[in-house]
Amino acid sequence: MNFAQVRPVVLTEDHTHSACDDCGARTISVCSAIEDRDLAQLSAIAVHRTLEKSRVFIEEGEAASDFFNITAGTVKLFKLLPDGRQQITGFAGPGHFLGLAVADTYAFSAETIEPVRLCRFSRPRLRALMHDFPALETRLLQTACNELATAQEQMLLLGRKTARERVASFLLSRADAAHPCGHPQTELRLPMTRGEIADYLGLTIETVSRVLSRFHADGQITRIATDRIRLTNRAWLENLAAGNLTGA
Amino acid sequence: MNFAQVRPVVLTEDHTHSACDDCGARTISVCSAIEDRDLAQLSAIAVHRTLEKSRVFIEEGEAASDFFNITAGTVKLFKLLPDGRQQITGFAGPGHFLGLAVADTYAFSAETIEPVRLCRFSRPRLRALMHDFPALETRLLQTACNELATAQEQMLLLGRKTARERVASFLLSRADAAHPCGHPQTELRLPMTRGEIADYLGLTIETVSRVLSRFHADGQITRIATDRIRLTNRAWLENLAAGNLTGA
DNA sequence: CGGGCTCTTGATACGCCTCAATGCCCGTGG
DNA sequence: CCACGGGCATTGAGGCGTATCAAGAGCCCG
Repeated sequence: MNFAQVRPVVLTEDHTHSACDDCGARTISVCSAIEDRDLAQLSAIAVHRTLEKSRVFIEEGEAASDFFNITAGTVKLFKLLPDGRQQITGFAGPGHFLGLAVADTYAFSAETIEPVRLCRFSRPRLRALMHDFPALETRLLQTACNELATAQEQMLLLGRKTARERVASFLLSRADAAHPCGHPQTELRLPMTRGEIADYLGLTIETVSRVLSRFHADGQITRIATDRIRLTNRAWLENLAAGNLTGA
Repeated sequence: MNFAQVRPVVLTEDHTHSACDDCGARTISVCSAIEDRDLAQLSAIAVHRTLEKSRVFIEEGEAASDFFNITAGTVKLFKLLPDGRQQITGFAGPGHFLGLAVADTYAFSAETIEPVRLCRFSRPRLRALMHDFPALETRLLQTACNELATAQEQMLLLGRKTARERVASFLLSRADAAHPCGHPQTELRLPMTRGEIADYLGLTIETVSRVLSRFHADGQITRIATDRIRLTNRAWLENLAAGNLTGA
């Protein structure tokens, strides 16, 4: 079981990257709902920041004062039980929008798992902007629906899939996440630790490690490094992840 | 393992209940975003229907042509694996809005578990209505955010809670669902079978049954009937559900 | 070259699943 | 009114998959 390390949050202001124009996530994030000529208004209310690894910048239960948009790096979203059991509900990379809680408090915590750049919007200001640009609200609704579908898929994984099916599903989703619009990748990077993979899949570190070893021994994947994996038999993994290979 | 029974869908038109004015879900559903004076427009595009028990009216992967609003009864939302493993992602009662998929196909299936009344909106028509009434879109976004939070809570349950914690969480959520705005109920009804509870909690029928028997024997609950339960020790259940009673 | 980390691998334990039998409820028909 | 049958729920015995506990290996960095 992994206990969340909670370090003091020291956000470093970074006004050298304040323009939304050259934001890497510009076209893929919710900001794509804003026309180029109106971008200045979005830029005006956004505060860009840089966080180092292992920074908790959203804590479950705290007043939800801001929305965040990741522009570089990866964060984990998670919930904790009092005894330290952790469930990671998702990993958010560039373009991902955080803080979609309608309630007054955050429903989950968020922590960087590598250096991250993000931009922050205060709730009242973004709300005002939504009023001016209805397309922004439509885009947020789309985003929420997509996350809902992802969450349902994850419930199927957590509730009904075996350890091997979970790891296979995870590897494939990682491969697709790297190149969202391009061809499916055969090689992928894992910015998270085994413990984080385990907490995401509802397993233990040891089980994740064992399954990966088994996949490697069976020739379905190749371990380039502990955080680099090549999928040598993608079709087989897809079958396993979909629940078609009960025995194998 | 429970296999979904797929019966042919025979929707019965029911124009005797066509007015939104006296709809039981009027004030609690997304329709509350519409003013009374504009209700006629909503009523115009809604088609009211009655479905008997065990009707599949949304099938995962099919073209998402409609949205639904439950006005009476309960439905289960679920996903299936090829070999029949089922994960129920939620139960929807009066006021619940279905079909929030932004994609062209439904991400899950839906089946009535008791007689149900619902109203149906075609996607293009509701989209047009959203354009006329921005408050409707705002309301849908709120709904989606709430469901997202619920889904994350369920992921924590499926990934990290023990069987007893899952059942306790379920009983409490049922008690609250019955009276959303009122005082917490001590007595609750379970319209679903043990199999459906199991498929919702990521357990088996037998485990659900055993845990309920154990709770009863320990005096934490009273079984009035197989589908009626009284919570005799709510505080204890809440502690267990929250993960505070590791040993007990 | 040592310290601390994560990852891997092995031996064992345990919680939940599987398989199987029995009980309960209720509708149906003699 | 009671016998019968089917579905669902309960209960028991045993097995399996994953967790737990423990040790060692690889790696980074000082």
